[in-house]
Amino acid sequence: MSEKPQVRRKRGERASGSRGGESKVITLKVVAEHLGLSPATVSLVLNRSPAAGSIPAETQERVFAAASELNYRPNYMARSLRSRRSFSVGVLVPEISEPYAGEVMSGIERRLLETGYHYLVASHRRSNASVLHEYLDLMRDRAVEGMIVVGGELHEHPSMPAVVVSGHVPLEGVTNVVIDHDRAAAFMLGHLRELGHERIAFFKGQPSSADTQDRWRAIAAAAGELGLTLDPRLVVQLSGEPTLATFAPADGYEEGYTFARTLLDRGAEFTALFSWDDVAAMGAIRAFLDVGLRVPGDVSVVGFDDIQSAAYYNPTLTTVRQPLRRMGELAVEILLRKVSGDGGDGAAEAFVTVEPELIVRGSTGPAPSGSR
Amino acid sequence: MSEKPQVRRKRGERASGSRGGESKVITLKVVAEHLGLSPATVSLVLNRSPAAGSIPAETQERVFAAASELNYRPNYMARSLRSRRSFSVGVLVPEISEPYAGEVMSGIERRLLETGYHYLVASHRRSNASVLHEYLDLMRDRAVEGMIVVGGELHEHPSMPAVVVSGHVPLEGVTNVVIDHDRAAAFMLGHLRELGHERIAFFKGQPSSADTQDRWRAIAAAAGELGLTLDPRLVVQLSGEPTLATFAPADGYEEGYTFARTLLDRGAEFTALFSWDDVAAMGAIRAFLDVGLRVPGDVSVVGFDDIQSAAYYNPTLTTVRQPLRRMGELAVEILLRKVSGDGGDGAAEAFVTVEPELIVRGSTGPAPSGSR
DNA sequence: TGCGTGGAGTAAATCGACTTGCTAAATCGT
DNA sequence: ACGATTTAGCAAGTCGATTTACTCCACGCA
Repeated sequence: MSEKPQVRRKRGERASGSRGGESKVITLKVVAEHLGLSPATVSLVLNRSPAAGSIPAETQERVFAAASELNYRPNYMARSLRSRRSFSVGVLVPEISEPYAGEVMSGIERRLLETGYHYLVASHRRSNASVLHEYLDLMRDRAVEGMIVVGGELHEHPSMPAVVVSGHVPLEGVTNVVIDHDRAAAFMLGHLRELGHERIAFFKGQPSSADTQDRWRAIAAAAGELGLTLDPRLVVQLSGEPTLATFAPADGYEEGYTFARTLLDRGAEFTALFSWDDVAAMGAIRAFLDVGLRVPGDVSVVGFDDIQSAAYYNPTLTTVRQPLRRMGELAVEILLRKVSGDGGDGAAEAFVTVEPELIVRGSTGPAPSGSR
Repeated sequence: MSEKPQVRRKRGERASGSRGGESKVITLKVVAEHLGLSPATVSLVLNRSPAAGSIPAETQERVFAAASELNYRPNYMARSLRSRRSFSVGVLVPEISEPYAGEVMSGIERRLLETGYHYLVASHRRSNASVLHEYLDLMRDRAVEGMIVVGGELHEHPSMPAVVVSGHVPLEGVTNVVIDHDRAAAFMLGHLRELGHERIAFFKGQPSSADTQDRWRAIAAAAGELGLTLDPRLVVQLSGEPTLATFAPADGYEEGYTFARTLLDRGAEFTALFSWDDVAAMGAIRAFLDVGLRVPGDVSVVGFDDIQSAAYYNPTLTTVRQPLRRMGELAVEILLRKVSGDGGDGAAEAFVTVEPELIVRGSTGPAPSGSR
């Protein structure tokens, strides 16, 4: 934390905008001349550099006073060019408008800004690995000090520190923040099992989503444990591609809707759906309701994530909560430790696991006794 | 557009990561030495500077080939320091995790990235004007070339080009992208009126939301036009502040929920609610359902924005569509014209208006004949 | 007297790319 | 054949801050 940008703005007065005087740009040199000191001295003092130890307190105060009075603001580019620090990181999310990404970014933002960092964002739209790495290059060209990749997978050692949220590939220098999928699957299948559900349908994640494989493995394992069989006819894989010829970005709700219809069309019976995420779950519920099924009367639906709207949907959505904001914060904390070379406390681990939570709400109920 | 960063990355090969050779950093000078030319010449050529006119095509090709071969990537800081261009803009949204912000940013991102720009984001959380201007300063310190402020209001002339989405204060150099609230209000009240609703409740926006005043004015006008009276007991103003002692950011769903209860508690009859936005509408519907009211059987509810989930909610949400993505794109287009000094086509206007659209779905129906 | 030591700063070299104003050689015009 | 262009390219200064390696002076003290 000793590394945040040094000269903080002082409140109350702003730039040259407030008063009319269209003064010149205030550079270090201007401040120095104003004080009759050299730029070097002023820089040393303002940065509280250890080398400023020999400068008397009185002089230091004069420097601070002048900087404040002239409203000196260090030139970001110059400072960064010299010191090779940009105080910014890059964030790659699947799609900025998705609730999932929004909540993770909310956590990221909070932690970053309070540390004096800023961030650049781009949506990778679940593209293939090469596009993802292209974005990485773009960000590196922008001199970011590190990357947070959300919901995508790195396949090549990145040229800077990186944290992957929901990533599963161990790469040197990369930490993955992951949820404990075994517990998540056990929670949810246990819950459905208790309610008497035997025939459970599944939405598998997009092939390019980093969580997909691990979650599916965990589901299969938990199902085995519980003596449930997975019927391939009851498993559909979301594509992540726009399903309609719209120019809108891939719409998770619509995908849920469409694939729920697919599921129904296949004709295999099921009494519950374990969706890939809350968004697809809502789309699916909409589809079930549209064909006259009751939720949870005829079909129970469970989501994943617990996005904000899950508690307000109708029916309220039973789901596995991922601490998304926390995961964002965690990603930042780990990344900044990597960046500052402070190896301690998770900064070097390949995986950091967070715990899911079972949130039982209104979209799950006892399995219907009749057939479906 | 002639101003986008010049040397584009070439695909197929990436940095030094692919092959083992941990080569030095490739600077202009290195490329120049490699070619036996001076850095000046290489710079001229790579930037397609007009001054490079005298350099023979053959040499130019050698330069490009070498840059590509060595995978030269210009140092962003150095370039920006010298040319005083950062190719980045700042974006200030109410809260990055809200669907409204997400959709606007999605439009912003698309347009910006395709132009070679990047952006920094921060959430102003509907704070007061001084906090907002503080964020502006922060971004300016980061050398952004312009600002897009979403759902907040500038009260002081910013020190750089700016576009305000849903802003209503005319300021020199600032363009506001606004929706035609008169049409929006007329659409929606007309729709409710046709369905026989006379007693309509309203959620007013947060006092700090830029749209609040204008929308309310339009609603009052449209109501007058239609011979509807606005009962103050049926108007509640959202606060934008966290309503519970949680550490979570302000939650619009919860606000809608809470204030719907407030409305019910007041005891004044109403058959329809015109919500401030879709999120609050969903919260309100949840509240109505929780106390046993049917939507739209007992109460019709209309939202505003048409966020993605509106079509998948249950009931599907009748709403006034704001072209949020388009507004984001528009904001970028205007801002970049301002930045490039090209005054044409809206870049200098104080207001640019977009049209709302009435989306009738399942949450509105005929007013009940009995009383409520 | 002469040497060392600490105090108070400073000069100047970066960081890497851009850009203005040249120069040296080749070619042209008459 | 000789000045006038054109061609091809370079040197060096900038952008603004950081940082290392000094300098200069006063004082202590042996």
